[in-house]
Amino acid sequence: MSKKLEDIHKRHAIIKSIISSQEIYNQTQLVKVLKHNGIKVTQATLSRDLTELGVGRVPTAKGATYKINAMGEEPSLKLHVADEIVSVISNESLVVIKTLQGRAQGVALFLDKSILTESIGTLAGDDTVIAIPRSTKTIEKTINQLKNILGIK
Amino acid sequence: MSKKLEDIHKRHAIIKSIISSQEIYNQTQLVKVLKHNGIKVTQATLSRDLTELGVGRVPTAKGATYKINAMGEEPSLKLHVADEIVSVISNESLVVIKTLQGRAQGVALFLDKSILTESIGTLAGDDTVIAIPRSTKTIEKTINQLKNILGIK
DNA sequence: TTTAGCCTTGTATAATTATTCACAATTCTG
DNA sequence: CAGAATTGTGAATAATTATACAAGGCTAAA
Repeated sequence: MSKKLEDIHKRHAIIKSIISSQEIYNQTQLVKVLKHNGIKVTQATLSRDLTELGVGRVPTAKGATYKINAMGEEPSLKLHVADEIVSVISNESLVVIKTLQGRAQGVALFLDKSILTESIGTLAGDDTVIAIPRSTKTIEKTINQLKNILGIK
Repeated sequence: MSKKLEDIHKRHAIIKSIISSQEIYNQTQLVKVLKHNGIKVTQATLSRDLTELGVGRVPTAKGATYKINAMGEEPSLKLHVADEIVSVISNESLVVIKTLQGRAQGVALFLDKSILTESIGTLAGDDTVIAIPRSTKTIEKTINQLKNILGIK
């Protein structure tokens, strides 16, 4: 019943996106959200996935929610988001990132919080993220940061 | 059976001290450690304490452990637009306004219609508003208008 | 002091998460 | 390619955490 490695990566990437873009209160809920995204797994598998991904559960006023480990170490975490990025293009003042359908919000949130140090903000639609560099002079660095997580030279 | 506020503070302080100085894997273990410190409580109380303290549970190689300050907190919802604005940053050509999650649309609408006279338009995502100045020369004025509603000098 | 309204807590239990077991798909080895 | 080892998974269940409820204790008001 073993799945391809690629499939697991994809599922992990989507789990991370979902968790960083919306409030997930328990694994049963996550099972349903994943089903909406065309991924069918059970709670047991998610328990294992979340452990592997280092995703923690943090109490809030509305109930405990899952959070991607900010102080965590995982550098491979980047790869999961990378799976959702389709292309990166830029002009003199902006960087445009194309993502899988419906995953722009999640990608933007992740990039915003962890990767794009030279960006003052991102704006996400459905499959497009616009990243705004701190200055037109730092566009190059922003692009490099993106290429870095994409594993592109 | 109500305890003095002081006692609860003390217990909370000790809990924080314990979980930041050693690895605690579950609440039953914490019950025992606290008993060693002269504090007798049940697992149920610890569950409530940990929620109040915002202590998260994060998976590691050796098993899930409790972490203080594991990840970001939620900002409390407030009424006024100014309170929904988190930050204002700009570069040579745009002004980026960070808002509370999900409040960008509302903030943008308000700013657009009432404050930003030197902006030719705004674009809002989930927690980010981009304001486009009439000219690069009027960015300063736009920023000042924003600072004004924020009460910043 | 008496009463009323909160708090805080423990017990019992519900809800949620982690794990054990069995099994099938994949990968490895020869 | 055959057989063995490995891996990912679901079902069932164990382990852990959260909560409903009841019981006391504290404070304030009369």
